[in-house]
Amino acid sequence: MRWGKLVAVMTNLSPDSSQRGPAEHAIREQIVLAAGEHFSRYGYDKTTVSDLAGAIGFSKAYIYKFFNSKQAIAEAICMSCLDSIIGDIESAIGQAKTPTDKLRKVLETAVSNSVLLFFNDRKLYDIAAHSCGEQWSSSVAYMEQLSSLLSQVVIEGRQAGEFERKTPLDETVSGIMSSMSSYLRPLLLQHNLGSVPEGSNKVIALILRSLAP
Amino acid sequence: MRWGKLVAVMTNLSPDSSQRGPAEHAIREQIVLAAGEHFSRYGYDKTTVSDLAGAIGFSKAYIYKFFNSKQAIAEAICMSCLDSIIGDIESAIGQAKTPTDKLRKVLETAVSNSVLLFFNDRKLYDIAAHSCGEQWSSSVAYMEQLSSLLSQVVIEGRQAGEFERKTPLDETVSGIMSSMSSYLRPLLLQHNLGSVPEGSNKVIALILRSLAP
DNA sequence: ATTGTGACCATATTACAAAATGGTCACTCG
DNA sequence: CGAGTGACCATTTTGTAATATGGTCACAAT
Repeated sequence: MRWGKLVAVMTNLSPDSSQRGPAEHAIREQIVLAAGEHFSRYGYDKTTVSDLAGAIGFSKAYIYKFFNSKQAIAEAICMSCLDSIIGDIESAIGQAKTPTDKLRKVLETAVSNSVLLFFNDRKLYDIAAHSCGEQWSSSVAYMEQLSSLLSQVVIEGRQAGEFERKTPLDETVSGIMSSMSSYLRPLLLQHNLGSVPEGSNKVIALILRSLAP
Repeated sequence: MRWGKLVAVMTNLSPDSSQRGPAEHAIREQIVLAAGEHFSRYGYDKTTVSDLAGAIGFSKAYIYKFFNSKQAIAEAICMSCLDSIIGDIESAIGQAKTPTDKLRKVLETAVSNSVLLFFNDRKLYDIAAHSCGEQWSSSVAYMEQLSSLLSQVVIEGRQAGEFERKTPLDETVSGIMSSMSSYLRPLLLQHNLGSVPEGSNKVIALILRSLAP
């Protein structure tokens, strides 16, 4: 996870209930930047708001001019993490040729990216998992974006005659999401790491069979 | 969960590493019976081995003539819980007519039974979830039994011409297990209760589509 | 030999006071 | 008026000493 591009994501957020003060502001970016480093290194719990304030040379109270809560900061971090995964998935879609291949890539990329995050930035993964468990807007948005991407691919596949057309689109997509949930949702993936990629590939294969015309 | 039939299950266990002394013994049954009540009422952690000993009128040390550990007792309870679910599933298979129906019933019954256990015997559910997380033999056995039942149904469906025959049987079955895992494994189901039965039914429908000849 | 136990140990759990933390607000400074 | 903060409060978290628990074993009773 590179923290450079994180800031760019932040400033694009629609004003959330978790956000305060001016939407784009150098200080806001600094906060997120510092939080990214601290959360990643010491974890969410061991990082205090005062730490973050100190890191950017202001007092704790000033942080609260920009964020409603400590969790709101984590949510911003989390969203940027998940957005970065979405970015990867989009580029994977771009590279694949057939809809079948695209679908496979979407799911494989989502899973492998999450697993990667787990292993090489465990502390941030924990935040993502927590976010998923508490249904933060960040993880809800992630699932929606994923659904949306899947939807596009399925439509494309149907038009190309590669996928069956009887099942309602929504049902197809949400079926795919549900069947993959134990590999897609950070909170569940945690308990499933042992079965990646064998298990996840089997589910992907099953999904593709279910899409056969 | 009825604790009466639990004892019968216990005495049928193959001598496990978690079991000590005579395999069938009135005392062993009493221990399991008392443990069932205590664990269900107070939970695993709040029940001490001394409590169980006291409940049947013996000293703590005597318990360890029959079980290797406190966890071994929980495992026995857990296994009987899960066995009871397997029983329900088997009877559901008996009632359904077509393989398609049987498959649907197997999965629906497994899910609904777990959800029921969660809601009306939460403390025992927690033990099952823990068992799943720690890969106790009890929950491993449950998954294997479930796989085996699924396998039979799939074979039957293939012979009846209702299911496709190209995919290797093992892959079909393990694909089904993996895709349903977030609804089948107690540990994961916990975080998925909100999407039952909508989500689980969608996965089941997807699985059936994947089996179409 | 079988049934059963008290005493014992290392580890885990509890209880609770002290310290730290998330969060707010009146206030200062320029 | 906007940028920025110290002091403050309620709630958590932490440190730690006392207690309880899981588990063993030598031994007693029948």
